[in-house]
Amino acid sequence: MSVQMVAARAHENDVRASTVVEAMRLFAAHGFEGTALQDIADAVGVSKPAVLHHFPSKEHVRQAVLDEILSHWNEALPRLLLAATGSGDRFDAVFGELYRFFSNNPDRARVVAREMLDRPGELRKLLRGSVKPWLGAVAGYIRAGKERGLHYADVDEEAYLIHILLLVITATASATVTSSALETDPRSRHDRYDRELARIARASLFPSVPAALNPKKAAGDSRKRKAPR
Amino acid sequence: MSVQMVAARAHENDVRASTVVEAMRLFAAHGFEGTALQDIADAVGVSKPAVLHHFPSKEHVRQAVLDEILSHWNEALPRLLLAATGSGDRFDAVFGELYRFFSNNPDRARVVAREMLDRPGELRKLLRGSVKPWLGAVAGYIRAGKERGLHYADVDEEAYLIHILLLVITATASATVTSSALETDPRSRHDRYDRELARIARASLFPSVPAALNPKKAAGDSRKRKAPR
DNA sequence: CCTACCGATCGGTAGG
DNA sequence: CCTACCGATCGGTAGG
Repeated sequence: MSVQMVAARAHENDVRASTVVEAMRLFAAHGFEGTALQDIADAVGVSKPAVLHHFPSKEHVRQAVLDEILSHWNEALPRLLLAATGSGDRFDAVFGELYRFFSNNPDRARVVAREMLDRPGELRKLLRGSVKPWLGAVAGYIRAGKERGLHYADVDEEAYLIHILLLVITATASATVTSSALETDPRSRHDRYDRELARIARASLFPSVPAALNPKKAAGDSRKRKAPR
Repeated sequence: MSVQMVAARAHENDVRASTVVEAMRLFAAHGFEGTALQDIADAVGVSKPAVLHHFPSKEHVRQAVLDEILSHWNEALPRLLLAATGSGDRFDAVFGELYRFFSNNPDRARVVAREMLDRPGELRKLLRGSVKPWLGAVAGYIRAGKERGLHYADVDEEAYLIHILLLVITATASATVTSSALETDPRSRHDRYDRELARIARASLFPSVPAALNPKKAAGDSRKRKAPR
């Protein structure tokens, strides 16, 4: 392979990779319909036909963006399942992995949220193949925890996980709206909503929040509760 | 006013009103960018210039759709606040009103969800003026309930309500995705996810779910819990 | 990978 | 002169 060929291959991969990066950013911000191929080409710094040289059509660019997200999800999957089996704060570990997956790159959440609205059927297939295994496994752990009396007996594991997943996606996708809608201090807003998000997920699963998982509050008197029966 | 004038006025209102109806449906399904003025005109059954006679621009159609949603929200507001002050199952009453507002017309949820993604800044202003008052009032009731020991002491009222609002919007907006993603029986799916949604909202607010609110399960032994301390 | 284009369709507006 | 529209077409841009 000549030096020129290697350089060309490297350049080709650069254009391809940065097209996916820029397209994800643009699709997240303006949607698929709201993004022109020219916008992507401009962001990458090449011509529109150059983009269409790497991807047969705009639809292929979309698929590459979704594949990129899916690939990172499958990469995070082992960590997610490992977190579920590990001892200790398993809930915080799993929720943390899930939350970080989207909050580390909110564009992922925005693209997925848009796909939910634009093409529910296509996203359904994608979820069946990629989210269902994770969901089934984690649901199994919740079911086991239920039998040990750790969780509410009336939790619908799959529905619970779907709702929490949706909540994490929506919260990270719309962080700018939710936070600045009411908050004036930019520093406090993020922690506030993140903490409440985790609290909702935890408190709707565990009848009693272990004090160890909630170091911010005093253990005993902070939570008043009626005795059962 | 002549018969002809009355007829013309009525027709004018018909076109205007049904334009808003059809535009909301199309914007919900395909987004603002994904909907052509011609699509709206076709759905109404008039020409494209006819639509532009009633609305100076496509942007005005969008604003009319948002105004329609906002108007129904303001119409539902008294019921929402009344539900919060009433005796008995106040939580179920408020949550029910909120849930019905979107589930009765899922296109409202989809349009709002799209606005969150497309124009977070504009939606922020809209929320400030229209959701904040409701939010402040209901947050006040939660604060009062906290002092009476009804709720978790570490609930962030505003953040909790925003997340629940987002969850209701997302769940109703993506009902087709969430339900059919895992479920095969089309009858069971809706109730399942709706029930779990309400359960999450309730259980993350009330340390102990009153048996009266959960008739599906036996009262005493269905929920095993550690004694606090 | 570029310039130079295509059939079509975009939002919006002309004269009648 | 008004209204509520029409058929045709405007300048630009879409994907290809």
